[in-house]
Amino acid sequence: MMTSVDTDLIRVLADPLRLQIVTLLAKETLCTSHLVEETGARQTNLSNHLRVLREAGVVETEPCGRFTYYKLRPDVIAQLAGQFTDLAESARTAAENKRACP
Amino acid sequence: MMTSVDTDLIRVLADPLRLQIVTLLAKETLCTSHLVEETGARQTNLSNHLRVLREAGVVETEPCGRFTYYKLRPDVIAQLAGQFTDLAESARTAAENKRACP
DNA sequence: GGCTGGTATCAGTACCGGGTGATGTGAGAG
DNA sequence: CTCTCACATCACCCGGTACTGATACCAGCC
Repeated sequence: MMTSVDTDLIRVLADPLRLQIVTLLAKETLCTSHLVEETGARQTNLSNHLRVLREAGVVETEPCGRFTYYKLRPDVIAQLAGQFTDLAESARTAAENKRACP
Repeated sequence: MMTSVDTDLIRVLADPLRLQIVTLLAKETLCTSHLVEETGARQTNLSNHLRVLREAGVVETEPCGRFTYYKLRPDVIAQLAGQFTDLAESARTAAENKRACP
């Protein structure tokens, strides 16, 4: 059982705006201008966050003329979910393992 | 289907040291001095992080004389895992929902 | 060709949050 | 009671990072 969670991936998702982007992309594939009007954030700000998500492998881009569509990669999220599931399972079984006071 | 992930909870877990603490507590219940020697961090630093984890409801304390045992709450982690599972599932089914270019 | 609109990159700033040292508190041991 | 130890709290510094404005890039339209 691997009870190690990818720290970098969580840190990428720990930002409110990035998590909002991910949540929106989980419902449909969108391009930057859509995300601008959905989130209300500036275009530059969004582009920076999208770069972080892209470099972390959370999203992938698909150019469409002048537009750039962003799509969420479900397997990355699923892998993270699995890591947390393992962690919860480990915690549940090892709840009574109490190391003696030194 | 609720595809909203608790931002505050992720931000709590997004710190490397806190995630290390959680991973250690997933294997056995420990007190602060154990965590000090396991992580190599200062006691003050650990105490600060443990406070954050406590206030977020991730861990619960159990006083034992002069010692304080920290136990991980599996349901909180499991709930987070479920949220990510839902998110991944939503992304998988809605992969082809592409909003038209404006 | 020039122009416009969509997006990415760069440099600067401001702020949040993690690390640390000093100090407080409370329970046992003597 | 006093002293020690385990732990918590407070105040402070400092570095990373999110946000911004200016600018560069690229594709399509005229």
